[in-house]
Amino acid sequence: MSDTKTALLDFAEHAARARGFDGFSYADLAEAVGIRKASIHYHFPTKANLSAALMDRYHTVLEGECQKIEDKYETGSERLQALVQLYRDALNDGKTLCLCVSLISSRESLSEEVIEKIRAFRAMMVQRIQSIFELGQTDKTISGVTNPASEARAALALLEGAHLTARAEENIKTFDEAIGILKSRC
Amino acid sequence: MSDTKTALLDFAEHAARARGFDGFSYADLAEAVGIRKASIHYHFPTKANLSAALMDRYHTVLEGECQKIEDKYETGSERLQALVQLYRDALNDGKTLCLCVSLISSRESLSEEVIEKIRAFRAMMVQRIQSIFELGQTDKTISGVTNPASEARAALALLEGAHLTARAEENIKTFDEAIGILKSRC
DNA sequence: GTCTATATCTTGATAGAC
DNA sequence: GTCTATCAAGATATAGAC
Repeated sequence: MSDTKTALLDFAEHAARARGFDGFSYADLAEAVGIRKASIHYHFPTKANLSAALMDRYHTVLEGECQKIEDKYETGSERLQALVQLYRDALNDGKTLCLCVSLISSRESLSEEVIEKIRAFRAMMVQRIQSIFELGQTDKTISGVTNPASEARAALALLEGAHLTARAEENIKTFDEAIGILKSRC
Repeated sequence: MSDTKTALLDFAEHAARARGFDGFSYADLAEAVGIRKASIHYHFPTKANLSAALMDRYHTVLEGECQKIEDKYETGSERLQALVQLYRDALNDGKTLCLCVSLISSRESLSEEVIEKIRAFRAMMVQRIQSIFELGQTDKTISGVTNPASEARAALALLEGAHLTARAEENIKTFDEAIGILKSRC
């Protein structure tokens, strides 16, 4: 992939996560990357196309990060804490949301293709988190686990909701406060 | 307040919750309410002004709903379940988010005044939820409460995150799944 | 691959008549 | 209070030269 295309994706992801899908334009992208806005259409013919590429890359990167966590840590507790840290880092001190959270709010502006990619991303994350809770239940490093599947869905909702909280206040401390209930079980 | 103004607020709230703050325009409002878009400026000179009015009304209405719950139910458990139901109803089968969730994602498009109103709304809700957990701890109808303040922040994050989940899938069942972890303690 | 130039549409907002 | 008419700015997207 060309440098320009990567730069476009990098800035578009940041902009989408900071301002929402309807909150950035090709003009913003052009200025940030240093080319004319017409040139962007060479790389991404439409904005729907761009958003699909964003979700594809986000899915791949996050799945890779989850894999890294599994490779690095042995216990359920350690993996859960690493996952929380992953989301915490993604916040950028309360300035950016998770891409899929940011896109969902603009749901009606999105193509059906992108909505499907958001669904797929969330399903992947729930599956990964569920396996962490299953491990934590088996190795007894996470307390009070009765239903790993519903724990996983609740954990993802909590992480995303805590993102919103921190974004509202633009203060990462509120993320930690909301997530404390999860960490206290590790 | 005039009928027209109420109709404008009604549709604007629905639109903001369904499509985000950047996802609806004065033209949409005009068509929905049946007046010309220039006429809207008589009621709300600017969109920032309109969004402030939306948050004011939302704050008042939700605070009233919380009060109704306190008046109607005696135990912490009942009040918590009623609150969950309140958020569940607000979802409209996965078609609309909580207003403040929807606005936060478009944070950079908002006036500082509205951001402050969002903060105030959230603080009010956290306070209300905290008092529910305090009661549930005292009357022993909610299990496992150790820190009502952090429980409250986690619960609000979970409710908002569960909203996003259901919105992503446009399926209220995913709300119930994510929130199950909370209801199981009642 | 990137450019200039342009098309077409939509945006929030204002002026002034009624 | 609502209207018509208009504005300037911004949006996505395309055509065609280099």
